[in-house]
Amino acid sequence: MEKKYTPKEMEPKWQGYWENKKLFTAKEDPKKRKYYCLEMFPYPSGRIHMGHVRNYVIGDVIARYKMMQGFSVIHPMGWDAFGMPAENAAIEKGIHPAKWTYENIANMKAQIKKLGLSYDWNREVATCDEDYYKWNQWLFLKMYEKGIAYKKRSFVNWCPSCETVLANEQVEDGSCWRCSSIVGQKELEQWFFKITDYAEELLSCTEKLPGWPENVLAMQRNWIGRSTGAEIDFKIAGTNEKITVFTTRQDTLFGATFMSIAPEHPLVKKLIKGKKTEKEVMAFVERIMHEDKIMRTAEGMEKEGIFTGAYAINPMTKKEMPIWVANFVLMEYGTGAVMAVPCHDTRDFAFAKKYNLPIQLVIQNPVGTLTLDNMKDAYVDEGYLINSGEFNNLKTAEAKERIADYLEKEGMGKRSINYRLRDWGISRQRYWGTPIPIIYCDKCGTVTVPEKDLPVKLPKDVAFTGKGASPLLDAKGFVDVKCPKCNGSAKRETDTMDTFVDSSWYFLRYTSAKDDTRPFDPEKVKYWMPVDQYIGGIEHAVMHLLYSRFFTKVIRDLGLIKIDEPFTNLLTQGMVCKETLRCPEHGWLFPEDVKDNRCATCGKEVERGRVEKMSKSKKNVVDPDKLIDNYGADTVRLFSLFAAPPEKYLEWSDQGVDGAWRFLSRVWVLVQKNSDIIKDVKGKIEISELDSAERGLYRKTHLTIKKVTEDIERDFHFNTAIAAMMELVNEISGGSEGKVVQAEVLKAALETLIILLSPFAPHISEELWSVLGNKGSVMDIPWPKYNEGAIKTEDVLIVIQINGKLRGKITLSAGAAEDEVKKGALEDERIKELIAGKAIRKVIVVKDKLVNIVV
RNA sequence: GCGAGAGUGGCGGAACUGGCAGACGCGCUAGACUUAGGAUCUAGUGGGCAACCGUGGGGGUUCAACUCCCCCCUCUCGCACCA
Repeated sequence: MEKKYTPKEMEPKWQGYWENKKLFTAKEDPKKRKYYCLEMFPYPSGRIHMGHVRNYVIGDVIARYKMMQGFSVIHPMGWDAFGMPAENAAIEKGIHPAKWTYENIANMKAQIKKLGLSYDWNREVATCDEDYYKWNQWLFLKMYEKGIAYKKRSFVNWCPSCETVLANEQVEDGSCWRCSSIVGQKELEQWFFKITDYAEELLSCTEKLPGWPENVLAMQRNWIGRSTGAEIDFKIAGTNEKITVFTTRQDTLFGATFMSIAPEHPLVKKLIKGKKTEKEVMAFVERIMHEDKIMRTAEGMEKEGIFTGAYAINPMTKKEMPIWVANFVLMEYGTGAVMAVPCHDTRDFAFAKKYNLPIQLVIQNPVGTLTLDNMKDAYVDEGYLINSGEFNNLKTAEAKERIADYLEKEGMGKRSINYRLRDWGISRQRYWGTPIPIIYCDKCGTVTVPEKDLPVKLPKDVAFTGKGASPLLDAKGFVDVKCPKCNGSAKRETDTMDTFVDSSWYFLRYTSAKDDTRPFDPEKVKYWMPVDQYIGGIEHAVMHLLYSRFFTKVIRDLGLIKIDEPFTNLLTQGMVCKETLRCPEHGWLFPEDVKDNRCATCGKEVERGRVEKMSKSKKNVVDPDKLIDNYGADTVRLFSLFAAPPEKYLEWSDQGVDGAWRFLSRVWVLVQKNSDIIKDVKGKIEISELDSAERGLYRKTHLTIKKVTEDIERDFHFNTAIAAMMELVNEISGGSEGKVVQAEVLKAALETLIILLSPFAPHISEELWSVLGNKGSVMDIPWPKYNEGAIKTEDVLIVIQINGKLRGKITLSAGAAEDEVKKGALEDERIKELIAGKAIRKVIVVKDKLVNIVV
């Protein structure tokens, strides 16, 4: 009697086996090619969800596949452990963030381990460990020395609920990316990283990342937002002052009829000083500045402005241009001042119409039909210049160059490049993060903490009230400190670092996670980096990936590493989604609250909603832990990989999970049933001695090797790879019925199946490998290569088409000559009938594939 | 508006450089076994009685188009008063 398939027993057994044998310990082996497989490390929220499972299972198949191919693989895991939820837990439940975080890590680690993933846990890092964040501080000091870390007073995005600063990247549709509160503005003294120094390289290197998905590169380019144009100086009438504007359309300079400046622009106060308009303008400026910036810059917002009473001079036309303060002009972009060309800019056009400002046509369309009277909106496309003096008749592109030349020659302006990217504000008014290693001394000013004093440790004893600013402000033993320079009394910086700092270099730390003398060992980094395959969610397309690229370049410029880019290949896995269920009265429902398509509470008919991203609030989540308990890790893994290719959305289906279970059970039974026959078979296979059934199965075996290997290589299309293995199983179980197949052929088929399956469903594969009498791990077996000779067939099926439509099939020997194929097709009975009485115009033969008869 | 991606059976998805559309799985139908269980096994399953018709719609290139070109529609994601 065969043993039953009981994943619950065998999975922990094999996990223990792998651990004891240290199968996944990464070693720097100079004789082997290395492979760095990395999944984005999780925030330790307490429990894993299906998104994590999908992410890690994809990574695990890749890592195991590469191991079997003989690569020296590093496959680490860790914890992005600083962050707000820990602090919120402290406020709400009175649990210390450290306790909460480390307990969550322990829980999640246990959950992750049940999946049977091939991690080298010796390299585990938690960013909240002192020996990790020490190196955040060390890197900060290096960046401070280089002028990359600096402090400035600025308006920052402020989340009133989190009571902290947010980077632009962390504001989504005007709301906090974590808590969704409306983000406001606040002027604060803040620490920044000069990521803008790297804007050009971050942008140009996107061309050198062919292993990244196009949409992620597009999002990064979009975010960096390079635009080329010119800075132009405008004299202010009756003063020695000037206003500098940035424009991408210097070709329209002759059409600039007024000036729009941001309410925050420092010149505003000077311009209106002593003028009649002063009070009125200041009232307007005050009002706009108090308006929410998000509202102010929202689409369709009414354009508003007020005349300052001052004029600038157009350097080309010498005409006076009234200077207006306008709500839509942003101080953060360009110079905070815009030369308004109403005729050729949509916003300026609307503004000019509203306030009755002059409009001047300077770009004519290629067909020459534009007149001021027939224009209902600005003409923003290219054309040729008119009303532009010596530049008339030049086309837009050339005019831009010629006018830029002219401005530079006359000293009125210069070519300029502007970026949308802003410097990265890293100060957070929070406790649970890396303390910024800076001390403020009354005598010496801003002083860095000496390297020997690192890490600046987070004090344990602080009160979490949830009110006011950072808890660190009240931690006396932390704040009060001696100045490292003069030994006088001084105060520590109480801001902590944005947690994106932690995750910007963790992939380097993994290479030498235990090194306590430096952030990483350059020799180890040299061996392992860059990451060959990075896998994670699309939600990190801009922030995390951009910051990591930035850090890599900074660390390179510090002379510590040699690479330019951290991640050679990036796979952004799709979200895990599920159907939603909704009762008209009781809202979202769990599947178990539905009986016969009706709400279990009120009996109303349930609406089957859209398939949406799994979320607790919509009650369409599935718990990985329960699934593993029911089906085992291998079934969960297999379904996650089979339901969709990794980059696409995965729609969760409970029946689909059953299907995965059924497949594994069939494999189990198949091997058990045949184990006695093939266990001790040692013979070699001679293709020429096989009968047709054996030949067929042997061929299918090798076709499966080919297909599975190619599907993995072709962007990790695991779904089709699994389909191929299912075909092989169908062939073995169906094909062998009634026909006795030589034991050697059957053995080759089953062993190949187990080896190919092992990266996908490793536990059952190990178990079955041993059932067949093999010693050791199936992971030690080299990934099989297919045999060209086994795949070749003597006979091929040739498709016969008439006028491109399928009309018949014939079997011929492979490699048949064109004439032979033609003859065979034309002699086919059905074909004869169909072409009877018609003239054959042409016959096309594709070797070993098809014949197309054109009549 | 700009950028990226997608649209194929009842469903998830296959079809790699143009060459048998619908692999594989789910679901469904019929049957078998059974201590009548949401288990397992076998067969069938795009539409149409049929000739034939079928990959969002319309044109084109080609002996041949899901695949290449042009136009349009729909959906998803990202960005958006960026000068």
